[in-house]
Formats: sequence, C-alpha cells, structure tokens
Amino acid sequence: MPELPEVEVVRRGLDDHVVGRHIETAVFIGARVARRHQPGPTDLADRLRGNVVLGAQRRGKYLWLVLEAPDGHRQCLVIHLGMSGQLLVESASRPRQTHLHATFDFADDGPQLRFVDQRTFGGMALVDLVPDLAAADLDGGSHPWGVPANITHIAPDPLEPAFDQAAVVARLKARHAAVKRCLLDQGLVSGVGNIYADEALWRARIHGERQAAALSRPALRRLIEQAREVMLEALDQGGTSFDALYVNVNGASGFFDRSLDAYGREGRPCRRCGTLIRREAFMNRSSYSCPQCQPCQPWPRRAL
DNA sequence: ACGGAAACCTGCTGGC
DNA sequence: TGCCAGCAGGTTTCCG
Repeated sequence: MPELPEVEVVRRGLDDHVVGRHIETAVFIGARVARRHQPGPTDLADRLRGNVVLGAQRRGKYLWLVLEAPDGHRQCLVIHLGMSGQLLVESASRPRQTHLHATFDFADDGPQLRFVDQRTFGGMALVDLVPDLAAADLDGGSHPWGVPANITHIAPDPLEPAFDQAAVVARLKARHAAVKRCLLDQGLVSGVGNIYADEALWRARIHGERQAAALSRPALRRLIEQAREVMLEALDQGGTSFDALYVNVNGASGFFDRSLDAYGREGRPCRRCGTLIRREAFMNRSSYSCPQCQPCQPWPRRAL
C-alpha cells in the first residue's frame, strides 16, 4: 500500500484540486468501495450531493475530506487507499480506467475526482467527526474539525503535532512483541508500513525480530526518529513507487524507491558495510535487513 | 498479551 | 506456450 508519504502526496493533491469545491454528483460503481458505509452506495451518493469540501486531512494512512452540507452540518468522507487505491483528478472526458470505482463531479467546470483501485482493499465511508483526544492540549493540533469517529483507534503519526515520541517509547518499553510488529501497529504509531519499517530498522541498526521491551530507550528513540526521518525524505521525493500503482492525483510517480537502503534489496550489498542484504519471512510478508548491521537476537518465546 | 493465519481482491512473475 | 504457485506497499478478525 501507499504508506504515509504516498498518502500525504495524495492529500496535498486534494488540498490543491478539491478543497473549496461543491460536490454536484457522486457515482459509485459496484458495492465494494462503499462496503463500510452500511446504508449502501446509493445512500452515500445521495448524502454527498450538495456538500462543499472544507478540507483534506490525514492521520497515518487514512485520508478524509471534511464536508459541509447546505444546512451547515459537518461530516467527513473517510478514504483508505488499501493496497492499490488511487485518487485521480482528471477530465470527465478521459477514458474510464478498468478498476474505476467512484467518480465525483463538482459544480464548476473543473476536472472530476476519481477513485481507482485494482485490488479493492480500499474504500470510503461518510462518518461523523469527533474531537481529537490525542491533541486535546494542542488546541486541535492539525485537525481543527476533529477526527473521523471510526478511526479513533489510529494513533497520531510521526508527522503531526499531536505525536508524542516519549509516550510511544514508553509504550514500546512495555511491549514484549517483536519491534517490527510494534512499528506496524497503527494503534501505537500510525503511517508506517512494511517499506518504511524496514528502512527505519536499517537506519537504526536494529533487527525487526528483537523484542521491543529488550531494546534500550535510546535505541527505541533512534528507531522512532528514523521512521520519521525516512518518511519525511520520501515525502520530499514524492513518495515511493516501483510501478504505476502509486501515484499522485495527477498520475505521477514518486522517486524514493531509488533511495531505499533495505526494502527490496535482497542479495545486494548493504550501503554501509557491503554485506549482502537478506530477506526473511515475517508476519506473512517479507522483511529485508543487513545481517551485519542488524544482528538478529530473538528472545525465548513462550512454548505453545 | 502475543504470534500466527486467514479473510478480503487482482495482476504480475518465475519456474516447470 | 501454458499453467500454477507465490508474491505484492493493508486491515480486520479469529484462534490458540
């Protein structure tokens, strides 16, 4: 999936091309894209008509459009891109993509917003906004309209003001799970996926199978800082994309794949020490690391 | 609390 | 050439 940097690239595109516009019609193709909106796609389309888009917000890998109805009622359209979702801003006259699932037309002469999703793990729903408890003492933090009621279990991501690094380190210190599993836990720190977890671990010289609680506080601090750093650098490059699946709203790819140090580099030399990068199975997916820089010290696990 | 696996999908690749 | 297993950047949910 798109991880935090790729989702932020999309959010900025929405900020530039969708915020301020009035939705005239929304069309959902098939039932799957709105499967989390219980009343169904027709109801969702009906409710969206006539709303003005006040803002485009993000926490971790979740995006939402803040909407205001003609009667002043505010809600939001929560969007998750899943593994392959794309939001594209383009003319309604452009040919329809094979995996087009939704279109939004606006009450102006501008382009359409389209949702295209090959694997259909992505989706959207109309949800109430609730106060952001994570930013209670920050005057709303970066979410002045609040956060979607259905993602209150998602922790702040390392790029928002509400992110509390010391609190995350303290929680990691209490976790007896593998540290990579913790990094991928969106309820602990959001936005980090398989690529940036491996990159942060490589930069911090920690093997993902190390027990979180067994790592020193400085090491954990370093890891969180590196996760933030690598995602910021990726954002500067327009995100990571190996193929045309991960693009901004204009359909353009980012370039951070050229800067990856670990992910996808099996058998190639570590850029620090020259040792060949290894690939291991972990959590039903792949992990890449340097055997020299990131020694594996698994702990004795409880017998089954 | 933790680890593992499966579910939800389509498409591409590599080996036979 | 064709078929099929395996793999892909995510989340949720269940089981032991």
